[in-house]
Amino acid sequence: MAASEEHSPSGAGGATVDAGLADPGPRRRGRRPGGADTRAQLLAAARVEFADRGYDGATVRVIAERAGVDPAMVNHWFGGKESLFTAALDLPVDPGAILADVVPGDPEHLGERIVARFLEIWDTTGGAPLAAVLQSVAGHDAAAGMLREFVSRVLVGKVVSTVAPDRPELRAGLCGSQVFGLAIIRYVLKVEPLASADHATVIGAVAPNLQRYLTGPLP
Amino acid sequence: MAASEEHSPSGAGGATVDAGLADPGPRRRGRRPGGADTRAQLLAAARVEFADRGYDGATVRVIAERAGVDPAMVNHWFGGKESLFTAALDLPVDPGAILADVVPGDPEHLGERIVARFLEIWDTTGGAPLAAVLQSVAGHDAAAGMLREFVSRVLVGKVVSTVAPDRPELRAGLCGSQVFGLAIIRYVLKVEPLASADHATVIGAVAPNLQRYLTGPLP
DNA sequence: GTCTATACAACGATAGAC
DNA sequence: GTCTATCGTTGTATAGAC
Repeated sequence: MAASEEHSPSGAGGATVDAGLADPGPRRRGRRPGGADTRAQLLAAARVEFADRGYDGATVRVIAERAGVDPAMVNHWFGGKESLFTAALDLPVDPGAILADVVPGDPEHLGERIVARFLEIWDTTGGAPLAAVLQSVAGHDAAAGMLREFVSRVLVGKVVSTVAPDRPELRAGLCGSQVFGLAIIRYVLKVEPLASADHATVIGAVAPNLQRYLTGPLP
Repeated sequence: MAASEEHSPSGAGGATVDAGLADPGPRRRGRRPGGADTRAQLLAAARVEFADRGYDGATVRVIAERAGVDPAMVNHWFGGKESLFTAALDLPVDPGAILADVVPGDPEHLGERIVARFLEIWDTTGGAPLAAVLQSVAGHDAAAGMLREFVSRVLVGKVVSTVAPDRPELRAGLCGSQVFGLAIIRYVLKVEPLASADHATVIGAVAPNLQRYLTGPLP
């Protein structure tokens, strides 16, 4: 599958290159002369395209053209379109990969696995990346749109539709609200005692509610 | 119903208050000459003090002194220290007043009332104020601290401790996470179909989980 | 020499036109 | 139903860096 390839740390160091517009010069084969940061140019181009046309509207070919490189570079650097999308989101972690890793197993305990895994990740990275995500979401409208599409796409596609056939989109939004809210309260606002509670306590408290959103009854 | 009594003097019962801390400044009695926006100055002073010393550490007297007005102005303009605190948070609504209004009644349906009331408020104000709150929380550390204290104080004091004696602080944080997360997903990110779902659907989906946080079993 | 970034070509799938 | 265009993806050869 198009999961993590070797060269793609999804967090992706900032780079924050300006809009990568391609030099339409003659592209030779082989390695280009030094200096051309293909990865960053792809990221910049992807942010423009994804924000402009959405996930389905944007195409790998156009993104690559905008970056001035071959479409195959998307696969080489990111492993596929979806990973490029999550990388363009600049999230502290790649929730798509996490979920793909955590979904297999007993569907009736998926809530526990999700909460446990996110706690592991967040406890190591700390709240700073989360705060950065929040700020960009609240500030830029494009970032909000991309994150919205991410929730609708990755959550629905990877998790909810596999365990609950009815109203997967609604369940995905509800799950997102609980996970997102937990992240804010525990890591950004640091409300006690939830901020310092051990994993077992948080899992025991939150997982049943998440499980109800996943497989429980809905009105 | 709302916050509290309008102009109730804070130290009402005990007359003969301290004459010891007389401000040596030459403040005249009666209405000051125009131009001085007492309310705004109190708000600014309150933000500094609350952010600096927390809710308990900050005193009305020091806030008033910093604003250059009499402490009685806090009662006159805001109705008390707590209302000044929530006003200084600059939240789009006053959750303290909302909760105080919604808590009385059957504790087993408190979750429904909370969700219903917040939906009413947010649907009229829209997502812009919420995004502003998010941005300030993610950006400034002082804002995060104030909001944290608000969640710990108002939620615990007004809601959870009245319906659930055991571990009220933990329950308050959990409730806050769900309500906060719902606000972000529905009004800031606008994830469909949750963003457009009618109130009955949202209440039916979220209220049971909130109710479990309020009165249900916890690990 | 090795290693890796790159370009080119082609494949299976899918959606729409006819 | 067939044909075509386009999509995402993959295999492979090549060019430069080391």
